[in-house]
Amino acid sequence: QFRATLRLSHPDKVLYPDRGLTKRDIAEYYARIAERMLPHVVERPLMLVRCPEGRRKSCFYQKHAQRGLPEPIRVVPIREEAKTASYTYVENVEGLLALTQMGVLEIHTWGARVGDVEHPDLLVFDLDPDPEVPWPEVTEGARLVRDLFHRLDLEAFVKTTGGKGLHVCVPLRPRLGWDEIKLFCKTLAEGVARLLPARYVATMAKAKRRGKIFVDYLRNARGATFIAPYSTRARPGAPVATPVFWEELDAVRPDGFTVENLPRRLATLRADPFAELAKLRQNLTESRVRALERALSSLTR
DNA sequence: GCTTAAC
DNA sequence: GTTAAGCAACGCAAA
DNA sequence: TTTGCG
Ligand SMILES: [Mn+2]
Ligand SMILES: [Mn+2]
Repeated sequence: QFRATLRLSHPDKVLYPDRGLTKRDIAEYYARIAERMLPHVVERPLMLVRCPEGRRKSCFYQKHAQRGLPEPIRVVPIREEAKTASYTYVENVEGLLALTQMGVLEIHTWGARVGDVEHPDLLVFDLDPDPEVPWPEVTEGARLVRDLFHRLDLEAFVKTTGGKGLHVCVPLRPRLGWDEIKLFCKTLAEGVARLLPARYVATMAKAKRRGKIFVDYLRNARGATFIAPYSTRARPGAPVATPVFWEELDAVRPDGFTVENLPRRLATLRADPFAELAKLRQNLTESRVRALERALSSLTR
């Protein structure tokens, strides 16, 4: 089924007790979806959620490389506030399988590639609904963000997170730096919140979020990460983050696609919802940045 | 799951 | 030899 | 400066 180069220890260890899914099952899942997943993951610095004893036991976050990682997990030095640290990244299916061997159940990525870490090539607007927000309001929020990008002549894409929300994703040529990108995203998120303050908030503080959707623009800050398309989640039911077509958004649930049912979806789906995301070469030009202000004020009034 | 420090 | 701890002491914004 | 957050 997959490459013989991987040595998978304890293949029968159960990582998702509620579904009876084993380490081998997860490896087979990644081998199956690798071709779809890799374009969005390769060469991006990673942040990993590891659960070597299964998702119900103690899991931990890991953003720095450790000694003695399998060779398919590459290492790149990246400057931090206080020091320079080693970050991991992968470039092929062997890398995904090596992550599985290390007990990784969630793969989060930077919005930039290792060859140019100072210039993001992917924006993500993370819509985080408070538990009592009805799902149709979340999908409506995603379409509102897409509409704003359409007004700038930019294409946007959407994926489920495997949790409770959605990610609206916008590929860009890596031109602007993190400070400019973050300011743009903050402007957009705060604009949405000002447009419909009863429904959206742009501030992280939990208390301000009750009954609303947090438009989390801070995924677009240097060093921040977001769940990768097709990554498994360390949650009940083994959900996976899944790209969807805008047309099917109302028919899906944020945690509806799983390790067990995603291969069936892949086999029956006519096309790849993220095919264009990987190909498009869009620029966030100065005129588009200015156009955002105009689009927001025209909607507000 | 693997490294490193401590018994 | 065996056991135990660390692995988001990162970066940001709000209070 | 501390705390909360992802
Ligand atoms: Mn989210
Ligand atoms: Mn979030």
